[in-house]
Amino acid sequence: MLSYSEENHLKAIFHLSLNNESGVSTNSIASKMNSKAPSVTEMLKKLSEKNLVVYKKYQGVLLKGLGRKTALSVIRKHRLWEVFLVKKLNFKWDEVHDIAEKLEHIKSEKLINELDKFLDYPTHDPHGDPIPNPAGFIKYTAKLVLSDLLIGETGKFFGVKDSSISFLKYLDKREISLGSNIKVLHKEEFDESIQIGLDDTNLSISVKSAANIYVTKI
Amino acid sequence: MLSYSEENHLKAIFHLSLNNESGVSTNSIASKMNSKAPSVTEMLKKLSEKNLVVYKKYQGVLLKGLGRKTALSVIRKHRLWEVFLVKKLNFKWDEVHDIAEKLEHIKSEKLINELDKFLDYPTHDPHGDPIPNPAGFIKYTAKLVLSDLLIGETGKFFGVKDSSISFLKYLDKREISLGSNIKVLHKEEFDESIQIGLDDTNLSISVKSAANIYVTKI
DNA sequence: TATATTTTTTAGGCAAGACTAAATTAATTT
DNA sequence: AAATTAATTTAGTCTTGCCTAAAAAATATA
Repeated sequence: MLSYSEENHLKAIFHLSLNNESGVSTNSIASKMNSKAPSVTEMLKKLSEKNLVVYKKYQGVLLKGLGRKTALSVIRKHRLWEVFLVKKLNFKWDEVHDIAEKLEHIKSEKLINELDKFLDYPTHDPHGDPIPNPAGFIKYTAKLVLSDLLIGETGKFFGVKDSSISFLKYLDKREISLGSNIKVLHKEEFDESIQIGLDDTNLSISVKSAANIYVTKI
Repeated sequence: MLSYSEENHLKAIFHLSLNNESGVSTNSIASKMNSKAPSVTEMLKKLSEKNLVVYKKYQGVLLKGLGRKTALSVIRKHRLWEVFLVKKLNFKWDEVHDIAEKLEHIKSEKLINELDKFLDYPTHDPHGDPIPNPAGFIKYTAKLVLSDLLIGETGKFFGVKDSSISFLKYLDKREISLGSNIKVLHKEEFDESIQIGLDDTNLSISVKSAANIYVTKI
């Protein structure tokens, strides 16, 4: 049974290795985990002894077999809990992360699979990230953003690219929320701003914002 | 912010002090927590320094102010999560305890109050124990058991007195589950066994079992 | 009431997980 | 290629929470 800290390190390595084919550096892990390099080194030794990662001194680290599977299981739990918090308990996007960080470490196959069923097998979390299946398979789909839509098309809003607090608040203020159907009404040539229809209100947003909003075409 | 271990000790003291007006003994805490006396002594010193308990060497311990409030908050969370697991995620009674032991330590006012709302403000957990309100007030109601009912009366099953695994399994086998409406059909004079009607089946149970089943009269 | 037993506390140790400071290795610059 | 800088690891320390063994206090018993 792995500790919270071990699971968190595996998760951090997973996320960092998406942009980093070769090997994840000690410092990058430390910075992602708000800890210091020596703590990471020590943990890498331990994870390596447990056969969860490939680690050679001074050469970075990569997940292997069970390490990768564990990371994906933790990510699956994290994202399912986020869906639960937003869909069932009225949380906003910018409120769920810290709580999901705790919930993701509760170890029960049944718990997470029943939660999955209860939520009707969601494919993406509130930030638009894909939820790994029970076997640890994760489906990366090419994401369509609002600015990709043509005039007259409608998209269902299912996530954001840049999930900074400021952008989430931007969306909240405009009442653009997960599941909203957004219709592209017009694209301004001059400043590339986009007129959209949302329920019964119309508003104008910048291309920059539109490029941050993931949608599925309807 | 209290640690899991601190919270667990407060909870144990709370439960033990219900039968024990004077002061809760070190050994009884150790035995409830599956730990050893020296670990408890050490923790009592710490809790005492934090002003959560009244502790005098060799004289047992009692909760005070914030200590009691914290214990009740943890118990509230534990019981609400148990309701969630049983009502929403199809768990059986004998499966929820260990998971709730983890969930009860997640600290978020909003989380627990939204969960409470989501579950429609339950008053009792699946074992029939009362759920403290957000202020830490707990309502101990005199509990009615199945054997208290008269012939012809019907009760809604809301909990058990002895929540041993064996009794929970006994109930499961007979498909007597939370929320079942149980009608008392007949009481045998000879062995005091009770005939009950459950949905469309009738069966006979002993007084001992009937005295373990909490009901609300309908 | 003196002795034996039980309970509790003290003393000292251990593992996990974090840290700082110093040493070592790798990478970059001149 | 040597020197400087940056990254990483090692060494040693600290806290939390647990433990065993021994000492001390409280309780029970003869």
